[in-house]
Order: sequence, then structure tokens, then C-alpha cells
Amino acid sequence: MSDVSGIQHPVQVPEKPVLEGLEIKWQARWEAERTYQFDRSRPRSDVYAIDTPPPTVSGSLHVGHVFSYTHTDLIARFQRMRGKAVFYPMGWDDNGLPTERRVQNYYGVRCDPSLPYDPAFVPPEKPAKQPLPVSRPNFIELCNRLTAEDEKAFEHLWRYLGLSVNWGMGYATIDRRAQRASQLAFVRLLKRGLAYQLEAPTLWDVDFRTAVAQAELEDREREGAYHRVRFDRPDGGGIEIETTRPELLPACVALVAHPDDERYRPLFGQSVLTPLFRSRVPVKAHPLADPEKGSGIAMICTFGDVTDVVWWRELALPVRGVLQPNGTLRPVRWGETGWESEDSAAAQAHYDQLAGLSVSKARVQIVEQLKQAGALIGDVRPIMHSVKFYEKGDRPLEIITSRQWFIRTMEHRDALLARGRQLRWHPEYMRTRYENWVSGLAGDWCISRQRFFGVPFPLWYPIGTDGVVQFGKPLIPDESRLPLDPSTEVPDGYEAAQRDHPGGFAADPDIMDTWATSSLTPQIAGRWEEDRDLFERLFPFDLRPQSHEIIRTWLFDTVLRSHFEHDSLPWTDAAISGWVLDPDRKKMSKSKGNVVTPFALLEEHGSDGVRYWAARGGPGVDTAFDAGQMRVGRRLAIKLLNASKFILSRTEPRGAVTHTLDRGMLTKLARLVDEATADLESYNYTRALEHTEAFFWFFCDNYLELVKSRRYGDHGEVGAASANGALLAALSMLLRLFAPFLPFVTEEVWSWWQSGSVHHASWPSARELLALSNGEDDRGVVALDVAAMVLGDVRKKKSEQQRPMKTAARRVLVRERAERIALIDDVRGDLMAAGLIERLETAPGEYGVEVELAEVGPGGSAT
RNA sequence: GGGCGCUUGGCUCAGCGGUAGAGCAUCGCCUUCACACGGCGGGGGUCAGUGGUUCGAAUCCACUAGCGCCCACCA
Repeated sequence: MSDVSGIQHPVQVPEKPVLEGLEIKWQARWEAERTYQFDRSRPRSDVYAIDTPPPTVSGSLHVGHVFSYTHTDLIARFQRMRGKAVFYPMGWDDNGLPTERRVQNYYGVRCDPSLPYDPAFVPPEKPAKQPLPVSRPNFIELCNRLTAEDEKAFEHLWRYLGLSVNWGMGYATIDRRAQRASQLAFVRLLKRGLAYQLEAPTLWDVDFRTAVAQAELEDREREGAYHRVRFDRPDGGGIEIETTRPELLPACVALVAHPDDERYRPLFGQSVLTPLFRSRVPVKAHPLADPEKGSGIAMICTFGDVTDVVWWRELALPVRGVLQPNGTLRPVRWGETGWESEDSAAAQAHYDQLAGLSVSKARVQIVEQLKQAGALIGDVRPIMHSVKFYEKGDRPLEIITSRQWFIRTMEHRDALLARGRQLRWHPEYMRTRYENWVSGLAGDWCISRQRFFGVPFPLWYPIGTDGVVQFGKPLIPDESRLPLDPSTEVPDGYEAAQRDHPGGFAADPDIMDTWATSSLTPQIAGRWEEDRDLFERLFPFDLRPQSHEIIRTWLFDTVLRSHFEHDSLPWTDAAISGWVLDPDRKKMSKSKGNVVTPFALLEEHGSDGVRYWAARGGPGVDTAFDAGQMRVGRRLAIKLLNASKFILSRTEPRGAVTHTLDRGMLTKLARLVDEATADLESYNYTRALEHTEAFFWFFCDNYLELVKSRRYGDHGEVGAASANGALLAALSMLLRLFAPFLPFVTEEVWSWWQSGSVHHASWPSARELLALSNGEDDRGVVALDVAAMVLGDVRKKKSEQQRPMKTAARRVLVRERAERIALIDDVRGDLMAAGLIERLETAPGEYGVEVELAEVGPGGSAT
């Protein structure tokens, strides 16, 4: 390697080097010179492919993004310097609900799919109080418009932070390529029977009016209340149940108790009458019923919670659904099939007071009715209990029967667990989260959503001559037609005029869950089925970086899709980053109002300073937001400028590294290189930085001071040549070791004396150093350490005596073990110069230093 | 209820079987010719608790407590 100590052009060091402006200067240069462009001509074995997380484009990036994206960039830069062609695209997740919501608020509009497209539509200057209804195509235009603006702002921040992304290789989860991949992958699953549709109870958000998946649930503690309600037994007796959802009483289809519960065993197989509605419902036995809860017997409604669904399915009960998609109780005609009652007129009268009410209002109403009927026993007892919410929703989820699309997961659980074991996790223990999730899967993955801004299902259904839509016979387009929107395009063999007419066709009205697209990021970024040559150079990818809370969604879903489509893992390694915590140890998030604007941070501490802080947060470790660490990083970058300026201030004479001290320093550095390389290979970037930094400060505080006088020629030509050779070699190495962490300052210093970018320089190897110093020098290592120790003790003496460091030491006596005394003689000149030692004596013994300082001169100043 | 992780000086963390470490903060000294956006040096911890394994434990094992996260069928 010619660049170990070679100078590639006349050295140009600024008079007073500063960090200010380096971000602007170098990001422009990197863009102009396409420094980080992906070389797609390289074979798979030379490629390092990263499945970058596409950030959600629904507002602004926060410091947590800066944190975790820096981690990925460290790895990308390391791999690039190791000679890999690094595939590092940036996607944007602009598909889905967050964007819809943001567009609604930003422009003050609401999507009304029944309206026709208005090509002349212009959004209001300021959002109106009443949302303006717009057509679906107009709404989608606004989504695209707003996300484009956000994406520009995001790219600006990433460039300023110094992410070495392949700009131009990106994608957006709503763009044509993502739509095609989503639809293509779905159609293939459908043809293989791995996707299916089903009319079934589904978790439903009544505000968003859409189905949601198990992975999008979260529990929240809410106030609720137990209501003790009396059912009548045919023999005239009563039976009391407790419920938190009395409004679902009309939807009650059975009571259930534990099979071993002696209290209720005699009732199994009999039936009882619901209060108010006088419906006859059976009493059933099921092991999930908990004798300890409430009265030990529960009512089963269709559907109050997921346990109801289990009971309904396993006990083969009928459906008596009362909730409609908007969260109100629907009109019901009592006496019809499925709605039998002993007294239909009374049931109807009771129910009519509930129909049309929201769940919460219906609850208040029915409690009143139960009281009047004498069926409510005792007082209502308030409790706190956890309730399932859609993670983005504000009202509890309901369970509503509807037709939805699913991808099979349950019957592939074992294979998916095996995939999880095949994957290399960083840190290793994150694998457990995946295993917990896969083992706990409760149902297949519901991928359909009743929303607007997303990837449509590319399907139509024939309409019978009777006008009934035949959902069981989907019309699947040829793959060559994808992507398509079935609401505007027409299935083969039909005319546009036949849309929504008997004998014609109907489009599938739904869009896909956003994860149904995000789970294909390797395929989308890698241009699967579009650019076969590229895809084969990338897939399976090397790295999926992501945070731990979306292991159950993004990571799992991606593994699933790849397992089905490619019978492979999507990547070999997953690096899981932690969260950024505020000083109260809470996750930083917008809703808590504790988010720091990332751009202001970068401007205040410098991108290198912020990256340093991020790099100190190890893989998977939640890390406190700490401006102090950013200042430390900034100080390190400044030190690098100044130490480099010093080293480059004199480059001649320059020659073979022969001096013990220099050989010792290079040997230490060679050992550091081996360590740091191994650490980075195993994604332990934090340790690599820590060790590099520790070496660098030792190097500045001790080696530079020890070598200073000799490199100026005070001890002859040969010694100076050795010093300068070693200094330049060390600088080259250190710049390259720091380059992934501090890309701006290292590039700046590199440019003072080297050609090309440090980010394409080869990653340092111990071998190139040892070639220069003619092999390892263990003696030199010890000599350097001893010299540093003695120098430290001399300084300590001066400090203790409150004397300036420039105070001379008349006499220094070093006691040291006999075999080390010879080493001291090897570095005697350097040590005496650095410590301003006038007479250096040695004596055998346990290590110890005696220092005799010069007198304080006249007037108190030291001489 | 199950699982995972964490608990080390005032703060943020490293160490993970061999006599307690770093940075920040603090205190003292020094305007030293690369660096005052600085340098040098000092003080400060019975490594959450209890028990065990070991010649030896912050480091391994068990239990306990606190914090965080994930999961769970939450009448």
C-alpha cells in the first residue's frame, strides 16, 4: 500500500483548521463525485447489500432516527472501505394511514370515494374548520404532493448527517415499483393458496373504519365496570353473570363456564333466557372459562373480545352481530331467523332504544333498561382493565365480521421459527422476541384495509345476473398488467360499462396493509422481477438494520414473504438498534413533547459530534440523549484536526522506521487495527470506536510529546526520518480507522495530503503497518509504555508542586526491573526532551520515580 | 401471568473468572512553540441485595428487589 506513509500531493494545511462548514463542503463533493455510488457490475461476493428501513414520511425525523441510521452508516462505510460494493438505498414509507392523517390535517380535506375526480382542484390556502370532501384520486394527489416535500427535507438531513446512501437507488412504498412488487407477490401467494379471503370476525377500528392486524394492537389500561346481570332459568330460577360490556347483551349467543365447575355443571346442555330480549341461549362448558373471574360464568357475545371469538369458533355458535363498521348498533328485526325471542315485541321495543347509538351511549342506555327490568344486580363496580387498541387509534377495537384477505402464517410457524434460528441477530438475545412472537401467533395475517392511500388489491369479482358479487371467484389479472388499479382498469373479457352491473364485474374495494408492502423492501429495492441481473447480485441481502419494537411486524413479515417467494431468508444478519431515551429514561417521542430537532443538533455539535454520540450506543442498547457526548465527539474531531496539522507540519526527512519508540507505537497501532476490524465485523462498532479513541488520546498525550524533539532533528537525521515515517503512517491509519465514525473531519484531513476520498481508501491492516516497521516490536511496546509512565510521573510532580510544565527537572531517578532498564536507555533521548529532564538516572528495583525540579527563579517564575 | 434486558463513582457507560475502568461533572495547576473549541494532574465506587460454585466473582449459578421492553384468552 503506497499510501501508508506516502504523500500524494503537496501538503496543504489550513493556518487554523476548523470543523465549521465541513458538512456543506464535503456533502457537495461526495455528491458531485458520486463517492457512494453502487457499482452494479460487481459479483454477489463483492457486494454488501443493506435493506435500509424506509422512514415514515409523515412529518419530521427525530433524534432517534439520527441515532439508528448512523449505526447503519458506520457498517456501510466499514464495508465499503473493505472493498465491498455497498448497496445502501434509502426508501420512503409514504404509504398508509400516517400519510392520510397528515394530509387530512395539513390541507383540511377528507376523502370521499363517491366524488368524481376534479382535475382543477386546488387545496385551500389554509385548512378550513370543516374538512373539505375530495375525491379519492384528488386525495391521492395531495398525498403524493405532501410526501414529495417531506422526502426532500429528509434527504437534506441525511446528507448533512453524512449517510453514505446510494441516492437515486431509492424507492417509496407508494411508488409504481412498490405497487408492482406488492401486487405481484400477492397474486403469486393467491395462486399458491397461501393467501385467501374469508368472511370472519376481524379486529376493527371504528374511527378509521378498517380492519387491523394482530401486530398493530396494543393494550391500554382503561376504566371499565363490572355489571352483574341476571339471566332467567326455565325452571324459574336465575343465574348471574358479570360483564364489562352490557351493551352487547342483544348479541349474546351462549353462556359458558368451566367444565369442572360444580356450580354450573348441572346447567350444561340447558338453556337460559337473556334479560330484556328474552332470547334462549345455551349454557356451554369450555376450559377457557375461569371459575375465579366474576361469577365464574360468562356470556358469549358476537363479539365482545377475542375470547368470544375462540368460544364462538370452538363451540360452533351462531353469529348475532349488532355492531356496524362505524361503531354504532345496527337496526335489527327481532323475530327473524337468528334473532328469535320469546317475546319479539318486547325485545324490539328494548332494542329500538339502542339501535343507532354508539357503544358507549348504548351502554348507558342498556344499564338504565336493565335496572328498570330488575335484571341488574347490585351496583356497577368500576375497575381498571386493559383493552385492545389499534396502535394509532383512539377508541377501543371492536370485532366485526367482514370479508378480508389473509396470508397464511399459522401452519408455517415451525418453518418460520427455523428461519429465525438461521438468521444472525445482533445482539443475539433479540432472537427471543421473534420466537415469542411467532410462537404466540393467534391467527393468519389480515392484510386488507378499508382505506384509500395504499396499494389496491389487483382483483375484480364477477357479478351474477342476480346482482350478487361472487367473491369466491376472483378475476386475477395477468402478471404483465401489474401494477393496476381495479377501480379504473377493467378485467380481461369485460367492458368498462359492465362495472358494477349484473352480469358484469366489481373491483375489490380494499387496499393492502402497509406492512404487506414494507415486507417486500428487499424485493422492491432490489428490483425483483424487473432487473434480474441486479437482483441476483443483491439477494439475499446482507443486513437488515431496524429497531426492536417492529420485530413482530417488519422483520417477521419480511422473513415470511421471503420464505414463501424465495424459500430463503431475506438477509443473513439483522442488527437491532435501541431507542433514544430522554433523561427520564422514557422513550423519546413526539407525543411526549421531548423531541429535539435533529437539524439544530447537527448544527450545534457538528455531524461528526452527533455521530460520535450515536456510535457510543451499542447494538440493541437503549441510549440516553446526551449532548455532553456530542461535545466529546466534537472535541475529538477538533483534536484530529490539530494533531494532523502538527504531524503534517514537517514531513522531511522521512525514512525507515527504526527507532524503538516508533516501532513500539506502530506495533500497538497494528494490534488496535486487528481488534477494531474484528469488532466491526461482528457489528460491535461501539467497541471499535472506544479502542481507537483510547489509542488516539494516548498517541497525542504521550507519543507525540515524546517524539516531538526528535522529529525536529534534535537527535540526528536517522531518528528524525524514523519519527516522520512513523507519524505519517500512524496518521494514515488513524484517519481510516475513524473514517466510518467521523466522515467529515477525516475526509478533510485526508484531502490535505492524499488524493481521492478516505472513504474509498482501503481499510487498514496490521500487515501494512508491520511491513513498515519491519515486524512487531514487543520491546518497543514496553519501552513506549514505560516512557509514557515516567513522563506522567514527571508531569505529576510538576503538577503537585504547582509548577508550570515547562519547568526543567534537574534530576530524575527511575527505578525499574533490571530487564526494563535497557529499554529506558533506548528511548532516553525522547524521554529527556519531553520531560525537560536534565539528568536521567536509572536503578534496579520496583518501579518508582524520584523527581528533582529546578529552583523557582527570581520573581517566582520557574526556569 | 410468561419471557427478555438492565441495575458498576454525582451523570452516561465499558469491563463479564485473577488486586475496580473511561468520558462528562468536580477540584487543583498550567496562556508549553499542533490544539484555551486547549493541556497536565488529583479526589471520588464494600460493582442492587442474599445465598452458592471456585484457590479467587462486578464477572458463573440460584433466589429477591427495582427499572425498562416484548408477549399473553383482558368475561
